[in-house]
Amino acid sequence: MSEVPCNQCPLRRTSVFLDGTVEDVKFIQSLKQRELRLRADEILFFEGQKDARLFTLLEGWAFRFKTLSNGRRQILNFLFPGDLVGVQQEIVAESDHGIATLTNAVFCVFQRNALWKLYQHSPETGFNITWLTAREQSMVDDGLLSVGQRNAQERFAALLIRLFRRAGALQSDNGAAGVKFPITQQHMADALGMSLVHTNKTLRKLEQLGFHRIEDGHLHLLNVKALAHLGDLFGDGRVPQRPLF
Amino acid sequence: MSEVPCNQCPLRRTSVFLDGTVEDVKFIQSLKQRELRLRADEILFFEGQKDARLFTLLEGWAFRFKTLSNGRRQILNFLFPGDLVGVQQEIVAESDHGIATLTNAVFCVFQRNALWKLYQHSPETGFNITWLTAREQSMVDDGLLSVGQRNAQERFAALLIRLFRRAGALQSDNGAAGVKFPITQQHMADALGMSLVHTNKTLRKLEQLGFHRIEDGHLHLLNVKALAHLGDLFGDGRVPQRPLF
DNA sequence: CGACGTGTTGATCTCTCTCAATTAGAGTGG
DNA sequence: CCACTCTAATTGAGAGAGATCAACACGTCG
Repeated sequence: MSEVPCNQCPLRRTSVFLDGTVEDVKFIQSLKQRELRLRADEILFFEGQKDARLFTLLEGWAFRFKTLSNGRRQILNFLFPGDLVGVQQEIVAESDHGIATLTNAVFCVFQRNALWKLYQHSPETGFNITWLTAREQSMVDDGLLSVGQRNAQERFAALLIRLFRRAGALQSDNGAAGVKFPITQQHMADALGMSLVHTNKTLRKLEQLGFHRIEDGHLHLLNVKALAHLGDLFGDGRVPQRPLF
Repeated sequence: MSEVPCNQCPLRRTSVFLDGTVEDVKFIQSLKQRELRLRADEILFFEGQKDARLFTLLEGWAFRFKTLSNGRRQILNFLFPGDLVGVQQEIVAESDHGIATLTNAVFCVFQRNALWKLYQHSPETGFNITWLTAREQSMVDDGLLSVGQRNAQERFAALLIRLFRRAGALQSDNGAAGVKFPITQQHMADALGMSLVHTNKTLRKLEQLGFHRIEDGHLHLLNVKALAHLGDLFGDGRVPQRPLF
């Protein structure tokens, strides 16, 4: 149960704080208040909660979500070790989304106003935080593209590949033997804006086509090329550059 | 055609850079390279473009979008005067979304690496940029909630209210006599992940119900309460606080 | 052993899409 | 001033992807 010193923080692996000096790390360490351990299916903070603060996810999987009053839930993005949690909350003082765990998880809890202190500490640190934020933004953008414009199969293709890549990046074998996959079909349904039943049927179909396999809590991609094609992850609809200035 | 000095920049009205000192503003001015004027329906930069830089939108409406190779387009968010454009691009060197105008628009073009220089200039500035970024994030989150979990009428209720509020905030009468609304049904369809035909029918229905009116390029909300209820914008599904620590 | 969570599958149902056609207004050229 | 064109809005009809409803299988756990 010993706490993780900041110089071993997974954040340092994901190219953020990567360039931090020893002194930087010491400073960050000084803002770290304690660790918070949650079990699977627990809530780190709710939507609308006012006292949420800044965290990093040290171990385990989690997700950001929003719900409607009729109970429907949208998963906004999945969170992996190294992800920063609660930047919005530190800024607006009230959260407009919640955070829940998928597995047992360890969060590093920063002291109040840590975000501001990090900015004050060095421009690099502030810039790195923005980097993480922009990355998160980009993933939500892609989620919106999926839910808005892709059909069921295409959504799964895009989701499976993204999750596989993110999870694989954290494993030493890079996912060669499959990646851990603690996500239920209900979670995928909530992330893709689909019903549970249709989620099941679509997933089944892709499995029959030999595109992937989910087994024993692990995800295997058996035909990445086909999945990438299905999810439109090559061309991406990008138009040739035409600089205007 | 004279250029706008930074101390009159609309960014200052939207509570960002609000607390900037005279010296801060001078510094920002020094990073401003020039202004770029586009007409309606032009592209500021494309998806995948590598040389995009940092802008602010000074005048007019615009939007962020992504497209699939089959041509389907998802509008990620609408942009209003004061919005920062291109933070992602400055960080990752390649854009994963495009920006297009809805009206004639004026962008303020910053010099290359402006973002980094802003961070270096002062922690406040960096923090303000993050504030804007978090706000943008929050809007995309909400868009994803809509497209994933709300039905057609609910999506429009949420969208119309959001656009009305944002546009109204920029008008002196706060939208009392309706707000300018340069958005076609196709744009709304692309923002909400719906077909053009169903967009038209749903909009028509809400108009018949007396909820709103779009006329002569202006949007009027005739029954904000009903719209807010329909869009679930009160309760928001927020669960009572339960601090875990 | 029964309760529960998760996955699976079949049978309807419906919301939304696609196809098709029409109207209205703005802009253009003769 | 009038055809011609183009874009945006509109409306009807049929089709379909995905939702909802209903069971059942299977493993875990108290």
